[in-house]
Amino acid sequence: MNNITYNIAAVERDTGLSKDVLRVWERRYGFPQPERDSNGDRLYPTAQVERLRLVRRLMDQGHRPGKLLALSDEELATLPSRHKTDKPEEPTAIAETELDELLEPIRRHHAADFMMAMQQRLARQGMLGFVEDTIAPLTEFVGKAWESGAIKVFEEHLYTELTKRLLRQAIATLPARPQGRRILLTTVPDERHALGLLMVEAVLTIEGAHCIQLGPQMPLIEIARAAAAHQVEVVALSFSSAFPQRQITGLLQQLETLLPAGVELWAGGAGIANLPDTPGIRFVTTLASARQALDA
Amino acid sequence: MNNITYNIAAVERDTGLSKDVLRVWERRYGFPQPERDSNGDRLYPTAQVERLRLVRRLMDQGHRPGKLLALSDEELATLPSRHKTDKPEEPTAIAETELDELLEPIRRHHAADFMMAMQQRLARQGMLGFVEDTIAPLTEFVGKAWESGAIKVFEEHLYTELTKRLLRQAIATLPARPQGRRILLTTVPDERHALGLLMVEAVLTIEGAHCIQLGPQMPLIEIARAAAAHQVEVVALSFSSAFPQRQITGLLQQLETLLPAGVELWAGGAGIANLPDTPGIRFVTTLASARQALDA
DNA sequence: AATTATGTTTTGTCCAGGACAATTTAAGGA
DNA sequence: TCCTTAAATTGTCCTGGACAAAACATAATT
Repeated sequence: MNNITYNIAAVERDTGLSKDVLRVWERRYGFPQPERDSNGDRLYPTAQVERLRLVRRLMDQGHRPGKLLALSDEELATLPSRHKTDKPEEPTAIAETELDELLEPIRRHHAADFMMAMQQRLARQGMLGFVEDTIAPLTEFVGKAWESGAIKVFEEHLYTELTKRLLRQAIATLPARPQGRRILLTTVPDERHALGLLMVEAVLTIEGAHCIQLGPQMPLIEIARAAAAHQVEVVALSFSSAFPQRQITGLLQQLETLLPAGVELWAGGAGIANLPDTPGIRFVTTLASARQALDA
Repeated sequence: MNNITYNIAAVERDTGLSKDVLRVWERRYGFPQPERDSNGDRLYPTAQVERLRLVRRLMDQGHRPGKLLALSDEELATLPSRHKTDKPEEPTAIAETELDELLEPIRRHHAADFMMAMQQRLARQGMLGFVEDTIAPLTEFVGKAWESGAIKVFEEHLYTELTKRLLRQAIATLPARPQGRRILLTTVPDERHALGLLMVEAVLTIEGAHCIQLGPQMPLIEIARAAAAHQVEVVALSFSSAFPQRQITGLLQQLETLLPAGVELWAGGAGIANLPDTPGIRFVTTLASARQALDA
């Protein structure tokens, strides 16, 4: 069960590291060092794939492959998380221990318990409070837990799936406001995370906006077409912290030129935390500021 | 607006043809024939990308690239669909004109009208009939319309988003069956389409199963871990028609070896239409057969 | 005629090793 | 300390070759 080997395509699929990267790392750093089959094709043992996964996670935290691949397994395991953004841990409305408790049912793989606890909080806090003070910090917490390996991939998937469900359910109870400000919600092609979109949709819908949710991964040209077809006043994009920051500004500028005149462009999510101001684009760093932006 | 060029990574993303394939076609067949930038990197004009998309669609219908790429644009456009599966176009419970009518609000970009019409059908047909006789054929119809260019990308996104919402809403009304057969639902990493999963979830939940929906894009090893953690009896994967068929069998066999003993593996969706039988794996070609599989 | 066996062509994927631009780090100077 | 400049790092793309699996065509057998 454990001496399975992966071909290079399977490793690419499971680690997210491209074939080119896998080959060039082998050439440069000597790792991974797969076996070969009779045809000379690479065969990666499970252990090496696991290590690649770990390396990948550490790189998302700001480490660099050249250093990581020179370390031993033990050193890798005890490596401190290294976030360059030295923002001073803004005070959250909810304690870490409480977040951890909320996540407990997920770790026990008990969906129903999780849903129940969350629904209670929703009833107690009201939708706005629930989204801003529970779901937002909890999602961030899950992200950190994933980076540090405290939570498994499939557990994170379960959390995302259940939370989406909660949000969709909650949004469905809100009255339709066809005459509210029309806002298009989506993400760019390489941004898969849709949870942020749903949070924004919830908050803005509460505030009386009319949201058109297109889900994630829209080609830029299609975003522009959709904006025209739906006659929206605002296009709002979400970027997760996993999205490569350096691409964001360029993408937004390109989209800005494609959009019909008069359409505002908003960008939000953890990925835009510290980007330089750009003319014509509004950075919406928190859910609260999204509400403010709506008034302007 | 039309003289945009794509680099090879963008073309891979937009057409689903790998970089290797794009390069080897150029070498062998002389198409595509992209321009080059100052660095010698390929730059594909929009027209060539469009043609690649068309070729891709025709290949999904059973044509072969060597023939297709030798044809002129006109010949390509008038090529008959060539399905090797000589199944006689199974009679659908719903006429194409009716499907087309249902899609009309989407083309007018009017979400509310679409939702209303669909909710009426749901009430009339009951959930099972709705899923099997409306959503399933309609989704297939949208897929075809998208392939033939009759519907725009953002319209397809809107359809998907709204239909997901309908299904989630409908599933939420079903009673929980914690003691039913436990079934894990997900897709492999390169398979983004989650609509099929929701359809299966609806049908199986109606039949009394306890579904654990993990959403799309799970690494194989994580699927196996999730199956163990959630103690499921069945792992069900969905493959859309866009997924490269040749990879599917290998993927399933690999997953089969990873799964805990005694866990069944089901595969469904349009992508598995005509695959050879594989020991240990159950191909579920229709929603109705999924219900049957549940009894076995 | 239908089926099976065998040879041929087509096609996707992988390989090696080189190159370059974009980014990050290090070094130097004001 | 801050800014500028040089060096190192790293991901992506390139060419052209190779091979196995699949699809197809052809011949042989039942």
